[in-house]
Amino acid sequence: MREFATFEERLSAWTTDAMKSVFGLEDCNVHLGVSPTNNDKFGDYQCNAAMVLAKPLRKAPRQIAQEFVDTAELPEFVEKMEIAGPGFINFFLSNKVLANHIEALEKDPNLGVEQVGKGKRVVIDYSSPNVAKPMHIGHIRSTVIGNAIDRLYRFLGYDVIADNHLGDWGTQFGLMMIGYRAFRDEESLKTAPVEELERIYVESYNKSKEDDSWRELAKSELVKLQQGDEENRALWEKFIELSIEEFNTIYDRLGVKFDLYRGESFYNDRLPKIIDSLIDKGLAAESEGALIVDLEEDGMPICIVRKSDGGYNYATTDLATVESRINEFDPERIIYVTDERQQLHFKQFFKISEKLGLDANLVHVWFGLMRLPEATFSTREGNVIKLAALLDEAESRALEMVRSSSPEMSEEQQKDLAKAIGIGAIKYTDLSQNPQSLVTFTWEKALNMQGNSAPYLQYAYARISSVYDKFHKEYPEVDLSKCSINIEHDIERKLAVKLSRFPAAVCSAAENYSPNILADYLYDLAQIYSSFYQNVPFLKAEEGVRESRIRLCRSTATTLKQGLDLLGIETRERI
RNA sequence: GCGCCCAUAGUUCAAUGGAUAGAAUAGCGGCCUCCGAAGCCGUAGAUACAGGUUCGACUCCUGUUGGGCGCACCA
Repeated sequence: MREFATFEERLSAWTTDAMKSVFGLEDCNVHLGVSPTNNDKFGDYQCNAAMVLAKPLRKAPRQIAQEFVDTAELPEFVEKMEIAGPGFINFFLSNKVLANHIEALEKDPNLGVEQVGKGKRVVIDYSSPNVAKPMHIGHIRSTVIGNAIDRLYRFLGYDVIADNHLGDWGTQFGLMMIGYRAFRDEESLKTAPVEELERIYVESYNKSKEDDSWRELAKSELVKLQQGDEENRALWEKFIELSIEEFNTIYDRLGVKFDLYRGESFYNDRLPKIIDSLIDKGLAAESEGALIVDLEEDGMPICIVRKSDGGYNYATTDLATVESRINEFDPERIIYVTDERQQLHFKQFFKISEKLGLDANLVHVWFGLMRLPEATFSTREGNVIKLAALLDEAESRALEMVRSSSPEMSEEQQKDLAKAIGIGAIKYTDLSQNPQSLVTFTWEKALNMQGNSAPYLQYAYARISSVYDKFHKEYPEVDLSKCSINIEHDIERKLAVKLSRFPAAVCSAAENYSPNILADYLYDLAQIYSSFYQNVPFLKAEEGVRESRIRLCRSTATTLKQGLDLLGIETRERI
């Protein structure tokens, strides 16, 4: 049992107990907790229980609220409660309590949230590009959203295993092999290896459509590979090595790290066993030469687990992967981050896993497709935008901005800053909206650096850092931790309330697999801070007020930095 | 045909069934003699349509329209 990290949790626990005891509700399942208010005239937290209980108690909501307020004894951290509107009970925290809370947050910004996942392990499967194909803008969502979830769960104390489930096995390798031998260009292979591999594949694929013998050759080379032929095996390994090397340069730029790069091939040996157990349990049946699992009674179409040519497919590999992960890691949860097109596939193989008795909590986090304004992009259409090109463009646009606004910086500093800003802008664009919405890619949107964007947050952070430095230069002898925080001004209180809700925002973002909840929170926080910054003096305030406000600044800076870090967005002290 | 997802200011996005639907951008009007104007302050502008459930609906249910995606050997 952990300490309650947030006022919301503490207060909810209290209202739930108090409601039950005041009205004698022993086994009542309705929600009696509180939620944050969205307007400070209604206090800091509101409870809707009086309205919810009106029917079962056969009393008017306001009467219930009145009885509750008259009877229940307030916990010490709440200043007062009030009845409002149809029967809301509003709770007000005192400025003193808020100030103490901010002080506590400064000492321990996690405030207990790292206890949430203590002792629990979770596997997160994300990014997962295909070998021998350059990453394009369609890969950015899985990578960036998956990585944010990864960071959030680590922050909550989970033991996270980030696994990049590469597409490194499949029928395309037959075409790749013979294409490589026939069409490769050594020069391009050195300068842009993966792009060249893709070109080889496309050329080989096109040839196979017109040339039957070519297709036959591909098939036989594939069989040789699968049977462990040394030469083909070496070539295949080379494709993987070249691909991973190139993926890693992108991951480095994005600040993404994996614990494992286990491609589909890793699970190859386990496929026959999975089929055996499906058959043993009577789950699989022959149909039109293929082996299928009938899911009709579960309201789903059939699922092929072995093709009529005897080969295995995606579903088989995924089942073997689950089994392997359970045996090796015993995770509390396995999270898959992919696009929405795979929803049916995941539902099917989750169901089959369950039927097989594979005991794991499987979660499919899906996100909306990325499209181009004209149409869906595809390799064959040739309208893909390479991920590397997107990152280059972001950094160069950011560099332009940095050069004009910070000409005094060294070239090296400018480039470092442009990287933080450019990459941050791209990530933030994806992370600040609901993952499930369908996204139409535009350069303008992806590289947004104004308004609700990463640079806005980074700018707020840099301004605070600068204020903080100035304070230390002017008052080197002051020990801030000995100065108290006093909340008097409205905007100070607003800022303090927002700061106190950071742990709740983090927990909510993680629980809902929605980094945009955290992004929203941070943007709100930065807006409140900017308003604070513009409207009240701090360096120029009188002694006492000055130190208190500087501490609020520092707390804001810590929170912004921590929050942005959880989204994988870098901060700099100078912009 | 069956199934999944989506529809909110001109545009791009928010809103665990809660109180007056929030931002950004574009528009209009202000603010650098003052802690960093990548900023701040003000102004105007929206829940596709029709029913229903509820004390209360952008949110849940039904239907309609308009988009995206998936449904037997690609992953």
